[in-house]
Amino acid sequence: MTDQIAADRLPKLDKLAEAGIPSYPPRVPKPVPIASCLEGFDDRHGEKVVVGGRLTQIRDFGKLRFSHLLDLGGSIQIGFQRDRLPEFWPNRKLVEANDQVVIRGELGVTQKGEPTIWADEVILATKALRHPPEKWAGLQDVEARYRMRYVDLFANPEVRETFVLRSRIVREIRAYFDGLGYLEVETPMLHPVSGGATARPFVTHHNALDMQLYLRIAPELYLKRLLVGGMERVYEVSRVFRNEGISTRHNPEFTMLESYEAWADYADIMDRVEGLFAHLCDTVLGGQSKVSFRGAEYDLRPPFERARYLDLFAEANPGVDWFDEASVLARAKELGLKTDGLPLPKIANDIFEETVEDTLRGPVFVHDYPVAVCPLAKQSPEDPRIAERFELFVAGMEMGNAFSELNDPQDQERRFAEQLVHMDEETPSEMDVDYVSALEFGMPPAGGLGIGIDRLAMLLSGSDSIRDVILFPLLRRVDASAPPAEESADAPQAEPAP
RNA sequence: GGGGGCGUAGCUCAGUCGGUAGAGCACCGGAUUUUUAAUCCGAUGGUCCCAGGUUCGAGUCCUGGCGCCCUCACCA
Repeated sequence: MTDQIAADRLPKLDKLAEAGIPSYPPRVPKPVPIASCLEGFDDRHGEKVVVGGRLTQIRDFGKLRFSHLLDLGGSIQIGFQRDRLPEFWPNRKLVEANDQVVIRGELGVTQKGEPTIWADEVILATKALRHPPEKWAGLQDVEARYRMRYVDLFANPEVRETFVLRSRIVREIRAYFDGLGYLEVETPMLHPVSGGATARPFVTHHNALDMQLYLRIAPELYLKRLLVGGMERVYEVSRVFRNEGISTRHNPEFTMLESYEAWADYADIMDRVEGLFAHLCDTVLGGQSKVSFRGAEYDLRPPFERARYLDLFAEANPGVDWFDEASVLARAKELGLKTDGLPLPKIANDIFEETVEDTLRGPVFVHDYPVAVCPLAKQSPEDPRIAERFELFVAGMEMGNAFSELNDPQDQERRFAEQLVHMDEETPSEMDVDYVSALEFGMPPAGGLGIGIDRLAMLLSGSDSIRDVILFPLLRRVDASAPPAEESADAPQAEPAP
């Protein structure tokens, strides 16, 4: 890991000062993107341009020097000639690989036809005190890549591309929902009552109000309050926090899209999801629809396959009745699943996850879940055991979750109470009575949706790990000055009050 | 939290049976007006993750710790 300034670079600062060249000038001429210089290059020889970026790969030939200049959108060869740069030439070695420079020059080609900017003026924009990573292999060390993402980004072009892609995904998600008349809103991240999902929350404390607060595990209950308030179509691109394990698919903070639409049901939301994926194919993927992920190819162009939860369950577990205790317990034992103290629906759903989820290549909508595993979804009018809920699976990963939103306040209160009976560290510790009150004012029938943006970005960029689509994934701190984990006066991690 | 793997120069990596710490790139000096992983000559560069232990001798073996990766569990 690079944790020392390259000793040979410090003396350069003095030499630059002696030469009257500022190492960190407050302003430099504004460059144009390198990509724009390369457009129609053949007809533009002799044109003067100003480009800027990081200098790489210097190649010296006595009175001639070549290098490349890298900016976000591209790179181009820079040619330095002694005769064109009489003032700069004696100081040329003070400007090195990794420095940020601005080049004023003329478009042209070399003898071998390489597009080149022949420099007329070289302006040091920022002196770099550290060496660049190895020019051929780049930065490979996984830990260093995550801890020093800023190096990873300029050293590894595919990393830049992935994060540009992620940005486009988020932009196009916004464009899609904006186009449907949705309002983008912001709801609290600090929740007095943790809810909207089953997950362990991060606990914190507000001093002035002397109040325990939770970082949100989902924005759901606030967004639905907005439906009560008459905001008929809302969405939020929301960072959520779950105090749980870290893996290639999990980061303690991650980004979810949640959307809610009045006068819609879960079937309408399926259309929305398909519409969204079609939009992403058209825009982000440039009309393509096939992505390759973890060694397999997936076609993201709708329509998507549909399968009923209980049909998939029956197929994978012949003779097992999801709703029958003896049958479920026997099957769970057979699969070696934990059953002690767990409510029956939880066990049955574990069987589903164990036997079905990994096999779902998709994209596929799994729909009509047993109501017992959907505390916020509306019951089916045809079958009271079933909730109007679906999840979207691709490559065995849950990508989205949606339902016809439960808006019966008394039913909601019963479901919350039911959850509290089987309380564990992941279920909400108390009932969100304010949410139930909100429903008592009347929430229009609505369909809601949650989509994991990080996993979507993994799929669209072909990234195996969630850390490859999160700029700064959570890592343990390594500095010696770290405070002990146990002591943190301002943030007691006590159990939630009853 | 369990299991497996890894940690050596700024970067990418070798290091055999326990016997003087290595290469390429980068960097520094020199040559070079057409390279683009430039080339050639020369030089510099080490807390072998940390702390103990075994040993005449440890990068190598043992114990403990730290960090990261994979995997299982939990979860989205």
